[in-house]
This record gives sequence, C-alpha cells and structure tokens, in this order.
Amino acid sequence: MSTAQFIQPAWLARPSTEVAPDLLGCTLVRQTADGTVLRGLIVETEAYAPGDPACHAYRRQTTRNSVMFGPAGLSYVYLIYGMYHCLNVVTDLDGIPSAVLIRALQLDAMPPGTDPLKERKLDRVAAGPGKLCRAFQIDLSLTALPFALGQPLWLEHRQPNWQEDFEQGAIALVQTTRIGLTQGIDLPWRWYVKQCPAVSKP
DNA sequence: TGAAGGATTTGT
DNA sequence: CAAATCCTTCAC
Repeated sequence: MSTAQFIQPAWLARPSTEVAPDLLGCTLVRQTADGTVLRGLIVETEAYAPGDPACHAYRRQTTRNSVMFGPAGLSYVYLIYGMYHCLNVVTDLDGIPSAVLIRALQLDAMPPGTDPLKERKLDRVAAGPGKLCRAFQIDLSLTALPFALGQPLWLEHRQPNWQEDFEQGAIALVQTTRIGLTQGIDLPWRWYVKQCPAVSKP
C-alpha cells in the first residue's frame, strides 16, 4: 500500500536540464474521457531550453510554442511529420521558454506467467515520443493543460522502491545527446534509464 | 497565399 | 534509405 505523490508546478519550475533527469522513474498517468486510466514509468527524456537552436521557442514566440513561455506544469503537445504527436512538460519560470520531452515509458508489468514474447512486445509499445502518445491517446487537444489529478494527464513522483534502487546503484541513468535533431546536436540533454528495454534507442 | 520542412516511425 | 502526412513557419 502506498500513496501517490503528485508532482506540483513548483517542482517543475526549474531549468529543463535539471527536471529532465529527475523525471526518470516518475509516472505519467493518462485518464481518458471514458475514465480509463493508463500509467507508464518515464524512462527517457530530453531537455529543451532558451538559447538552444533545437528548441521550438528558439526563434520567437508563436501560436504553437506559446505555452513554453508560460509557467511550469503545463503540457506542450505538437504534431510531428504529420502523423505523430510528442508530449512535453513545460518547465522553469514564467517567461523562460523551456520544456522536457517525454520520449519513452515503461508500461505496467503484465500478470505473472504472461508469455515472455508478449512482455517484450509491450516494452516497445511506448518506446519513443510518437509511440507513447499513440498508446496514451495524446493529441493536440491535450496541449496547454495543467498536469494535475483530475485532468487528462498528471505526474507522480518516484516510488520509494525505485528511489532506493537508484540510490543503491541498482538503477543507473545515462546522459547523452538528443535524437533526430538537425541543430543543437552536440548538447548532451538526453537522459534514459540504463538497460531499460522500453527506452527508444540505447 | 504558397512552399518548405520537421524533437518520428516503419518497412524496403 | 525513403515514404507517409499535415501543421507551422516564413517568405513573397
């Protein structure tokens, strides 16, 4: 028995490069209109920040990226390549455009005795920013919404078990360069859980 | 008003 | 490596 600790805006009101690694091990929860609740452990993130040429807010404020300029704790969803959506968590202080891209989720374990092939397949269902939005039914209608209980999306802090494993070294994090960019490719602003089967790319 | 291109994914 | 596919941005 455990009580979920919901992530508040104040915890997200820090530079995206600090929040991105801290979000690993936290849980993303999606509640659909019909009441279905989907949960996934965040296992891969990327940070986007001011002065970063890969950031959507690099040039100027536009209709699409305006939520990035606002306060922390809101969602930023955009459409990429005409067919996939990507989910971000807006971070840092009001007026500082920045966000963390959620790139991969580890979905809840299947019941004991499940076919190992099925389990391996499940590991890849949310292994990538476009795939996780597809799995969690996240589209443009969910942009600029607060992450909070009762909303379509919210975030929960790391469970004590995860935090203990992390502190004892049983879980390790990897920091590396971001994926799929044409600019800002050298910034090491991608983090993921080492040897996690649900990470998009090792 | 139109053209170019993208923080992706999948299959050849 | 190229296609799929459409919204956003920027130029004219």
